[in-house]
Amino acid sequence: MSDVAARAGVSHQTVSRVLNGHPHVSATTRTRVLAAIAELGYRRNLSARVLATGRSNVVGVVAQNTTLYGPSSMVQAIGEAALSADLSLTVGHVAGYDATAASRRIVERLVQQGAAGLVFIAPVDAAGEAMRLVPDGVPIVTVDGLPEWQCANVSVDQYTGGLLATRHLLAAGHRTVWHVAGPEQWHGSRAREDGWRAALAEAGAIAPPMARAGWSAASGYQCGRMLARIPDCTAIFAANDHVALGIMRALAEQGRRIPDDVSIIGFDDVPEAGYFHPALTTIRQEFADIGRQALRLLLDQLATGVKSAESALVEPVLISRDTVKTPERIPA
Amino acid sequence: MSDVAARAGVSHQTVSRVLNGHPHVSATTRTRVLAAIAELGYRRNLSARVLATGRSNVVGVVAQNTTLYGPSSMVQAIGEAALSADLSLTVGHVAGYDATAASRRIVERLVQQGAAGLVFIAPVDAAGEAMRLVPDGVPIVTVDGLPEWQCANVSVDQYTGGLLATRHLLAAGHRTVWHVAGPEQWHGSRAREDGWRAALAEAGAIAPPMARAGWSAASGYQCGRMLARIPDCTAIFAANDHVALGIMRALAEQGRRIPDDVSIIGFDDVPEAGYFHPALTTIRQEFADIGRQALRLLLDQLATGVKSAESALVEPVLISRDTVKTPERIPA
DNA sequence: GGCCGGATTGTGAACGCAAACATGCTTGCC
DNA sequence: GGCAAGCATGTTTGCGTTCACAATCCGGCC
Repeated sequence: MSDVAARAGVSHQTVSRVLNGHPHVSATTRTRVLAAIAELGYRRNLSARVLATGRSNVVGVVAQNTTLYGPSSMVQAIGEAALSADLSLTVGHVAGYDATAASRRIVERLVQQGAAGLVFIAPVDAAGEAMRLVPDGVPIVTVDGLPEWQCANVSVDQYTGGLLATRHLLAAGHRTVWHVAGPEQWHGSRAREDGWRAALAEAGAIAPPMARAGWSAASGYQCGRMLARIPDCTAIFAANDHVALGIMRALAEQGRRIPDDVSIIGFDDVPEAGYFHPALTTIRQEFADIGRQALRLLLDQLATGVKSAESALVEPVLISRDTVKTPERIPA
Repeated sequence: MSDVAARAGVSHQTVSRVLNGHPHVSATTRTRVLAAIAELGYRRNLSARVLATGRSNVVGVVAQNTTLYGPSSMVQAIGEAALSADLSLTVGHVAGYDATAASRRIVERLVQQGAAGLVFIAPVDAAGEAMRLVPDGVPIVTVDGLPEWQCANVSVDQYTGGLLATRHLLAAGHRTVWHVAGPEQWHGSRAREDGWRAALAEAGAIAPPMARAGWSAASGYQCGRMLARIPDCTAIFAANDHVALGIMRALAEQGRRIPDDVSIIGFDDVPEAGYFHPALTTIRQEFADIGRQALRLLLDQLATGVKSAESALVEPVLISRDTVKTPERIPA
């Protein structure tokens, strides 16, 4: 920086002012400085800046398994939102939240690097523990966190999603709906299950036993092989689209036709869901919304300096395709 | 840090030594310092450290579309490899490499933050331009980059992948193989196409006209609707698994049975590919390998301080399932 | 004509850390 | 017994930036 200053014939402070867009710099000086910067190929040292100011406009994201469609979409959404808010993003990948040592390292890193705030993609219980490693001064927003964490949070309304899915199947004429849930450590799984139960209850339907899968097609297939042998099972609400795919395969192997014999509905609306065989009816989550909301909550905290626990809900929407019998529209 | 020093009754330098694991610190002093650190909840300021040392063990990753399975798996793989090499990772998400302003911002950020090295997930031509924004001193490794960039690179051997896929279909008795390629900006698309052509040539088969899709099931479906109407088309090599899914759907709608009427093979082996209907034969890429190799190349450069152009190839493997007729094993 | 205020620039210090050098102390060896 | 060699620790300096303050210059006003 002093090189630039010397070259432009000004003091280092003036260079700093130009760099930061301070008002009281004459036009001629500014152009001289900018020219010197260009000639020398100078780029300022962000570490020194952070050190001197004590703040940064870097947002840290802690994410667990970014190969899954949900988490990766969220990270992408947050990234895009951050870009338009002129914040930059650094993503820390945690192998699994249970591996506390690893997540501690990631969080420490992010904090030590001077992240202004953190977004936790925290869809599992263990994430609560990792969150506690964050020092008090740093604002946090969780995505898919729990209310009892007392933290600003944005979630998809998974409960309503479960409700929508189950009602849709009931409206198609099924007497009850079977549910293959996701891993119980995930908050979303539990909320969808609650929605499912609530929809059954309001229709006076009896809740059949619940199966539990991971998020993979493979685990869906395992569950599906059991369900396919149960003649009463004619309507299935699957944990997500890939689980639904696995179930569909198991049903097909058992000779049960979709949707004639069995109706099935997924969750997520992955891009390829409409091309499954048959095309999967599912519940879509609006990930772009999540990104925007999460960043808005974070910026609020940064601006006010107050740690809020405000939360936002993103509404899922039903995407009706071909895996549910008699696609009568459910009343809005 | 001086607080800790005062508390432990030593100088700040001794605290620094403990923190960095320097040899000449007595055991008693060390424990006293560590106790003081714990009591005060002290965490060192990484910016100051980077400023003072001039180096950091942070590697930056520049990635484009991390919602796609390929890129997201690579980032994950690199992340895991970095964790075990005790490096930390910050991922910069570029919306698209063409948006030069955006990618310039990301790269600048990463460099200014003091990244010791950069990994470019650079599967498209436009990435070459973004790479040129990186100052000379910073080592780079590309993933799926081009040889003419003169840069250390690790790629999946897409050419061999195309070769394997096409040979497999020919070995199943098909007279020729049709190819639905990915976007032409992607290097992988072109390499797979080359492999396809080479395999056809070595078998004396005539190359039919080539269709071009994106990476999505939707675009595969569009291509599939045309291919399904061509009676001669009995074997298809698809750009990736999702494209294959779209094609399969179009074929099914047209009443063409898989694999009886048409054989099809995908690329990637996404986790759910085995649960498509029917289960998809495909070419798997070993992403974990990519992560390890990329990091090894980067560490080499960091250690030697020399910008190398060494490159590594990761071999794909054929995963045989149910979408190719007469699953005779091809000779190894 | 002198004084005030705003615009523009410069000066010194501080941010938190590690590196280089300096110091006192212990050990081992002839 | 004395000297060299190492160990354990302290002191000083500088990394590149911003901040608080000071300084200069200019025009306008009483």
